[in-house]
Amino acid sequence: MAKHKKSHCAEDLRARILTQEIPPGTDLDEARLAEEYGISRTPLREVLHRLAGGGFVRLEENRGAKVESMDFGTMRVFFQTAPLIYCSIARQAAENRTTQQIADLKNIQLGFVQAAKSEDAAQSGLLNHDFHEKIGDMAQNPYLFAGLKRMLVDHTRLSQTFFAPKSEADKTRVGKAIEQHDAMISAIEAQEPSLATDLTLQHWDLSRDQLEKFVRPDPLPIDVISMKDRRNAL
Amino acid sequence: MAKHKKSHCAEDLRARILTQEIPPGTDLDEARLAEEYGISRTPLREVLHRLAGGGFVRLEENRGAKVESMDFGTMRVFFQTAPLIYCSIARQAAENRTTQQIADLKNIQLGFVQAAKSEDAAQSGLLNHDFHEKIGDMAQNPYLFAGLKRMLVDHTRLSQTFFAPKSEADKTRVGKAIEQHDAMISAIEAQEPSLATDLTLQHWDLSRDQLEKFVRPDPLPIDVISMKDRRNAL
DNA sequence: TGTACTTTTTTTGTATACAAAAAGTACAGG
DNA sequence: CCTGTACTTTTTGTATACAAAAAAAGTACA
Repeated sequence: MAKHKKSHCAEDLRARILTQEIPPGTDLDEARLAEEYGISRTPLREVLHRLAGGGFVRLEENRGAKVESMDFGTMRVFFQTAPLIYCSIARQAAENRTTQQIADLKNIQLGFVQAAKSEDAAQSGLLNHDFHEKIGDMAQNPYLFAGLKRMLVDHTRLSQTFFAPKSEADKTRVGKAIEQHDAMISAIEAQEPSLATDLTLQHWDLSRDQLEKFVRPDPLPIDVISMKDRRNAL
Repeated sequence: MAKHKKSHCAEDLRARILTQEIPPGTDLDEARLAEEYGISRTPLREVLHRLAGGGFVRLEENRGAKVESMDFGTMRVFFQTAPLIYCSIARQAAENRTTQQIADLKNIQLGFVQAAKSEDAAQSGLLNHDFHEKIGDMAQNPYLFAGLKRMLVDHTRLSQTFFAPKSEADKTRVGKAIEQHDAMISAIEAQEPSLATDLTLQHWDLSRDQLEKFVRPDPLPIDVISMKDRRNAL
């Protein structure tokens, strides 16, 4: 029972960080969290150490744990490195996947589609995360997997807006992401590495465009007065 | 003081694992280690969690920490992935290094040369590790850095034989590794990414040849009797 | 001798109390 | 009103005691 509470605590904190319910940079108070999850500080601290190992939080001597922040420097590196890691992983996933893993992946995709359709942004993000982590698992490459997991921490947090569609165009994009996932599953199941990497690259392009649009949105109209005049004219 | 003992414990365990003084698969007894390092089990467990995060040990529920083992599957993946990670890191290190980091790197190399010359295998291995980890630090890429660190855990353990030269040819190889390090420092300092990757690839080739020779050594003579006859004939 | 079961011992996991460090606050002096 | 300093409060780090689980040892029986 106590074991249960501890792993629940770990999973819940992970989810809250990935969905940005706990935003980057937040100080985590041990006593408060321990009480919140009904465990004592000792196991809670171990959870924090585990989360630190996964790149979710940063531990600082005598001043506790902070949720890992995302500065512009890491953003740049993120866009630089993502294609390399995602594609390398996809290739090896196609080569090394087991049938059990394919079944797991399809299952995750099922949940993902459902969450996306009901526009549950948090759940969509988390299941999208699980989807890509599962592909990482398939690759059976602990070195790239370590990098992928770090990458997903940032990617999932960045793409929280992606799964909260506002326009029809947004919904189309989510639909496209779902289709791409399906295609990736097929390629990996059929053990076609080059197809898997191609599809992964396309999937990345979609995500990247969306992220860039968020980081650098359409500029506000410069000539405000003329805009106002035009509106009055209507 | 207590803080000191804890970080010493972490560093010492790390070193003992990397030098294979504690071999892969070893069970780590909390009570024994805690006493050995003069700290209580609580901080020792946190050290173990940190080591687990770095891929040094594996924690299993209710049965403590084991030193991470290296099976043939991961060996294969290691040889597959090393060029990609090392080269990507080297390129970005050449692009992003600071002068302070160059100074640190030269310092590490100084110690490395000294350890290698005095044929201190353990120290050579550890400083070689630090050398490559420092280059990883320079790359300022947390995603690749995570993978690199995992890779180095295995690489350092595998190459323990490398720095314990037995023949003259072995010593030549260590000398070559030293020269390659120097060349890599120059390339990174001069911010020449493509040169840095080239040199890194050469350095990897040297290491790989040595590792393969260890994994698949020269076969024993098949015709033992004729060998014996020949020796008697002398 | 081997095997299933019970008891004992060892080892890991958790809670709590206390020590140490950081953060916050009040106040004196310029 | 600002600034530095002593004091208080809060938060983190460590040791220890106890609970729970696993491993080991012993025991009965086929």
